[in-house]
Amino acid sequence: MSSLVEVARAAGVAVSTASRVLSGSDHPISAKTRAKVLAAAEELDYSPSALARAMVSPHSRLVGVLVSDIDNPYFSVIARGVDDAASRAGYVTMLSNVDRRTGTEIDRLQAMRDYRAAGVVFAGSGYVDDPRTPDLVDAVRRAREQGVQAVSLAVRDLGCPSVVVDNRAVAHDITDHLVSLGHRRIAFIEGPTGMTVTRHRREGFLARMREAGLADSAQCQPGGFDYESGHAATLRLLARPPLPDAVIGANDEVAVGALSALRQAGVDVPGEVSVAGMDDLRLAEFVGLTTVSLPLYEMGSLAARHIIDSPPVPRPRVTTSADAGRSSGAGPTRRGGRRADPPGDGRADAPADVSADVPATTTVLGHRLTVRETTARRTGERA
Amino acid sequence: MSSLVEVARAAGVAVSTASRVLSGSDHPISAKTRAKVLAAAEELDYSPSALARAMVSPHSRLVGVLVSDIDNPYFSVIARGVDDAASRAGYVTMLSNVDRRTGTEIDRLQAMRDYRAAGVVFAGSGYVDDPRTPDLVDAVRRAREQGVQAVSLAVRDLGCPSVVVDNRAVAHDITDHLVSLGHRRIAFIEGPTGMTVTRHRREGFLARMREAGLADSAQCQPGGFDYESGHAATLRLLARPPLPDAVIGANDEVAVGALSALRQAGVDVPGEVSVAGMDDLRLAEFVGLTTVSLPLYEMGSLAARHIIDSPPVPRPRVTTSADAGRSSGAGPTRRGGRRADPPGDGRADAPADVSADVPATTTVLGHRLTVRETTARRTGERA
DNA sequence: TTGTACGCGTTATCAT
DNA sequence: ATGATAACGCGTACAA
Repeated sequence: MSSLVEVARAAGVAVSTASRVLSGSDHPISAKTRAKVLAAAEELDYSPSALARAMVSPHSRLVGVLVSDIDNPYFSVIARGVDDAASRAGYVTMLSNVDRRTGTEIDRLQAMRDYRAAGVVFAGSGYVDDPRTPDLVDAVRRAREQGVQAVSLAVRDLGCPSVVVDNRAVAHDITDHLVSLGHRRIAFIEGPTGMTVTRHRREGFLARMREAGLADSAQCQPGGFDYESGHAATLRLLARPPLPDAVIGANDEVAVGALSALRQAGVDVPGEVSVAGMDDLRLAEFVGLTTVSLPLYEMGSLAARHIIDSPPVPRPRVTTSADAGRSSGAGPTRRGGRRADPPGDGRADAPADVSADVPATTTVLGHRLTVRETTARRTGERA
Repeated sequence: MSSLVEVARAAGVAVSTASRVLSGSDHPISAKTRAKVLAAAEELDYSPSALARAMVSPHSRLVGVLVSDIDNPYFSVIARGVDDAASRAGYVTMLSNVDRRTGTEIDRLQAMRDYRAAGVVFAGSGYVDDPRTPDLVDAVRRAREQGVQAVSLAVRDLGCPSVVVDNRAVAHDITDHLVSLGHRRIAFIEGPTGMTVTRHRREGFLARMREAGLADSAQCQPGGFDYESGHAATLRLLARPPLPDAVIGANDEVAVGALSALRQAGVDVPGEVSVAGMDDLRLAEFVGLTTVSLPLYEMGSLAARHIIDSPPVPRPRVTTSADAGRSSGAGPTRRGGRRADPPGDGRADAPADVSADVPATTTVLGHRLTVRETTARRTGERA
């Protein structure tokens, strides 16, 4: 190791000079001095402390991403998008798995806040009527007041910007495709109970079925987001004939679970029954699944770029000399001290929330149908 | 936000007192004072700066993990293991994708070192005869000298401890299984050219074939680690009959690619040809693939725990007043100073490399065969 | 039990 | 073009 002072000493210059050279400042430096500093840094294996750097700036060059489970391809693609954008900008990505627990989300957000992250990306969907949502919203608000940005990748109303897809439309479109293939009796295997995305996708499915006058032949099965859920739900379908013309999984993995269950039961897919999913993860390609492609990678990178490109709220530094030190009452107290409650709104001169008052923007990214005929084909009886 | 001084001021105590309360010190504190401080902290939404904390300790509570691509289930499981262990211990995980590029590995290691990470986990395999390996080894050495631990999850000789599986044995075992099933002509689709793991797995395959006196009917196809590679390699196999009795993929995804190609070509699997893989990722379960289970999650968590549990090399703090400042030569040198040079070792008093001289330990974790008869069965002609 | 003061490594500000 | 120094927020010897 070795610090700036050691490098400066070895180079025979002042720390400020060494700093200017090594931090790529645009301050003019003589070529000779620059060379000396560079040489000394090399010699001493100087490694700038990002910690110390972050202490004198509004925030660190760390971006966090909160996923339900990184070992779920839906989230790993997002994480990849975040990290690519972060790395490109010289940032480092922090990752935390929260297992869909709001409490854990709050904890991990706090941990990242402790590191003065530039921002945190919330990758997962929330639950409808989650009792802890207010706590999370509060945690997000406080983080933002401190200069830690937040971006949600799901429709969640966290009081922060969001980059999302229209999950109703996603489900609507895949349903539309199956209907256009001539399928009438369509079963929908839902996602995890209570999740917002589950609700949206079901609504999209039902909406399209209604529009097609097929409300009566629409069938929703409780499910989940994993293979086992899809498999189990399909077994239930198999146990109560007649079979539907098509099965839609709440996501690709569920669809694959359905596919397996059907084929294991000797059902011809796509001959007798069509199967389709949503998300278009790699898995979908492997099994030739008709699905809907989501811009997950882009959502991640876009969120990260939003965080990185946001001009940091410059935290006012204390004005040097004079009354700096011990003016116990007047000086620094101004920050959080006089919190003159404005009527109604709880955050009058709350520090550093320049953007907290503008309505959180929502960016909706597009999706597209991806047809792979291995699992979904035109129905025989109705061309 | 709000800092310790502000909390202390609000509570009417000294910063040290506030610190003792808020940082969970065992220093005795009167109940009343403690309560006051806690209340003030709550009121001011105090968030301890992990940055400042890390500055006064030997390292931060950040652990890094370097993966080739987080959107590859092999690595995402590892990352999950790392993060679980890290989170449990109050650490935060840093993640970087390096796309199998040694240069990028060096860069990202450096970035994590800048944050004074407690340690960095190298999840990916290296290349045989990689010209940049010496640079990486050097970077690892310097990081370790600074107190940033390193752990490799592949046989790589980075000069750091490693937690690995025996990939020769892995390939040997899956080959053994197919041989015991009666298969004679077995094709092996290799991993990416030049990777160490690729070599090891091929060696394991060939070794078992030799032992079985089947060296002549062993067939190696160039491949990769992804679906497309497996698919393409299998198309080549199909183009040059006769077909082998069985196909082994260098990993599960390759095996699934092979499986698809075979079935698309009308070949009955496992009737005519058996297919097997290695790793046992979720995918293998979906398609019912016979494979070898690897303790990837455990490797990740074990590596993280190794880092976290390692006693930090206590960086000697300067002894207050007196000669503190400018004793350019004597002072800090004491750190690694009296290290009784082992003869032949060229780095006498390199600072803080207490463990650099003990031979890097290698922990080999076990694996086990996982049989799923959907893709591999006893050959018809030879029971 | 509590308070005082210093240092961690960096950047920014203010001289020179 | 370069140097000196005050912050940033924290933990911790040391003093009281």
